[in-house]
Amino acid sequence: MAAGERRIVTAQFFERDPLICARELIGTVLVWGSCEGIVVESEAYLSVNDEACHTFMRPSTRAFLARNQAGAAYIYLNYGVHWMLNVTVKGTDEGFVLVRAMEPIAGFDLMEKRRGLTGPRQLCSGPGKLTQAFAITIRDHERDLCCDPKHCFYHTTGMFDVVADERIGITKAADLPWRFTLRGSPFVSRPVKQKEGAIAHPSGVRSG
DNA sequence: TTCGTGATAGAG
DNA sequence: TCTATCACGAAG
Repeated sequence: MAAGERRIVTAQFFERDPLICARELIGTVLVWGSCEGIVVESEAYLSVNDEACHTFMRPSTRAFLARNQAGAAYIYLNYGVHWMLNVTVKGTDEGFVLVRAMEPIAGFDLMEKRRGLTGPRQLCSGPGKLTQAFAITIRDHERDLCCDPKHCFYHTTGMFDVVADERIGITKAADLPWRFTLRGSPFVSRPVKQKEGAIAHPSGVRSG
C-alpha cells in the first residue's frame, strides 16, 4: 500500500471467522463523516455455542444475521442509554465483532462537543462512548460498512501487537478470551486483565 | 459502590 | 400485561 493511500476494509474481510476479524480489526481506522479513530479494542461474538451472543436468546438477531451480508452494521441500545456498534461477520463461523474502543485521530472538536468533555483519552474509550462521539445510532442499523468511503473501516500500514483477553461486562461465557486490544494502548475501555503466571500470546488465540 | 434507562423476550 | 435481563457510563 502506497503512502497516503487509503484502502477500504471490504466485505471479504468480514467473510472469515469472527475471532480472526475481531483481532485484525485492531489497527484499522474507522471513518464516520469527519470523525476518525484507530480501533484499539474489539470483541468477537459467535452465533452458535456462545451464550453471550444475542443470537443465543434473540430471534430478531438471528433474523438479522440471516438477511444481512458480511460487513453490515448491527446496532442496538443497551441499558436504555448506549448504542453498541457491531459488524456482521459471515465466515465458516458467523457472528459479530463489537467495536469497544478507539484512539481518536480526527474530528476532535465535534467529538468533544458530543461527549461534553475535553481531552482525547475518554472520547472513545468504551463502546457507548465511541458511538456517542461518532453519533452512531439506530439510524445506522443494517448500514453496509464496506461501500461508503465516509462510513467504513480503512486498512493502515504497520504491525499491531494484539493481546487476547476475556470479554468485558458479560455474565455468560465470560471466560473466553475473545476480547482483543492493542498492547499498551491508553485508549482502551479497561486495562487488560493480567492473570497470574499467564503468558499473553502477542498474536491472540489463533495464529491465522 | 449504585443507579438510570428502554428494547427485547418469555411467562402468565 | 408484567417482569427480568442486559456486550454501559457517570457520579459518588
